[in-house]
Amino acid sequence: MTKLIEETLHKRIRAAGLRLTLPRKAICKVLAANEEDFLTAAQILAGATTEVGQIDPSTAYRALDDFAEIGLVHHVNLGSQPSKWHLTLDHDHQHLVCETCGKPTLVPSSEVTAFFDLLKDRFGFTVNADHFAILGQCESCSTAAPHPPHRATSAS
Amino acid sequence: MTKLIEETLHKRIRAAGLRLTLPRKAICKVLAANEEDFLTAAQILAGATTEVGQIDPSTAYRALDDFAEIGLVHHVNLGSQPSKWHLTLDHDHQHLVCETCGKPTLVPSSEVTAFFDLLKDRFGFTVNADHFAILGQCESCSTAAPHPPHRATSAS
DNA sequence: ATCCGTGCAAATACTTTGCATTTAC
DNA sequence: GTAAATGCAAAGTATTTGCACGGAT
Repeated sequence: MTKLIEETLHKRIRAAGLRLTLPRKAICKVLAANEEDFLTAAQILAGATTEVGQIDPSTAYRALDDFAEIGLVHHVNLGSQPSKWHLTLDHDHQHLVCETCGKPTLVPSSEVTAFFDLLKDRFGFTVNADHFAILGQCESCSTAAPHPPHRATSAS
Repeated sequence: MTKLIEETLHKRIRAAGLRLTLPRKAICKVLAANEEDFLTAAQILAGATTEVGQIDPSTAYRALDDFAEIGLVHHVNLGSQPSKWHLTLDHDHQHLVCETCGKPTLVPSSEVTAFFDLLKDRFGFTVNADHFAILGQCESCSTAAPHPPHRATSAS
């Protein structure tokens, strides 16, 4: 069903008045195939290059920026240097990103709205859920590693 | 009382077996004077340069890395390209960072522990509170700007 | 006296930009 | 046919590294 996602992306690109080129199709394919993941520009570029021939980095960056502008993807900075991109088709969950293995744990939005509401009511702060990702250790990594890279409880 | 903070930093640097040099003192001064803020390496460098004479960027980066290693500061990536640093002496609050004005809103840790516990219990995910910062709009910016740069409610 | 920290210069990683050519529409 | 997208090359920004000298302990 990643094929279905691709179709949706294609339609939204066309609907936004953007042109559906070969590099863009390849990028859509990579994004659709990694629906739940946060991918670096390098990963997306590598995947897209495998699909069709050579694609220039600048083309990938420009396409991803365009996609972000029409709300297809979000561009987020998690601890690491290279920023990451991920699809936004699924609007019903938030991400907890593991600092060890990089995998996102999905949390239904219903679980976090109470917390966001609290921040709004008590501190007047409106959370930008699009840029929301919490870093830490996922279940398997925290049981596997007795000494996580960073302490996990204290505040800053 | 930023003087007191400086003293504390100096002691912790010495206690960790690091040497207390002029550039490091200057950096401590800047950090202490901006206790609550998230500063870029460039801001810290500029401030430190004002204190004492010219300091090399590599020196600042190395000092900040050393400070992070002994737990004096945290190195975080918020949406923007240049990453930021902030003091960790105060361990009793979390940060909500405004994407418009950059100012952090401080939230007592007691307000968030329930949420962190929920993530742990329901999803087995241990939050790294050191790298915890939520992006959004602070109270004054959200009232001032009718159209915030990003939508603020939906999830991703 | 020792060895850690510094400055300098060069290198690297990631991303952006200008411009001529190509291509989707 | 026309405007938008691409590829290339070059520049830009943020950060890191190697090495010889200088200064803190």
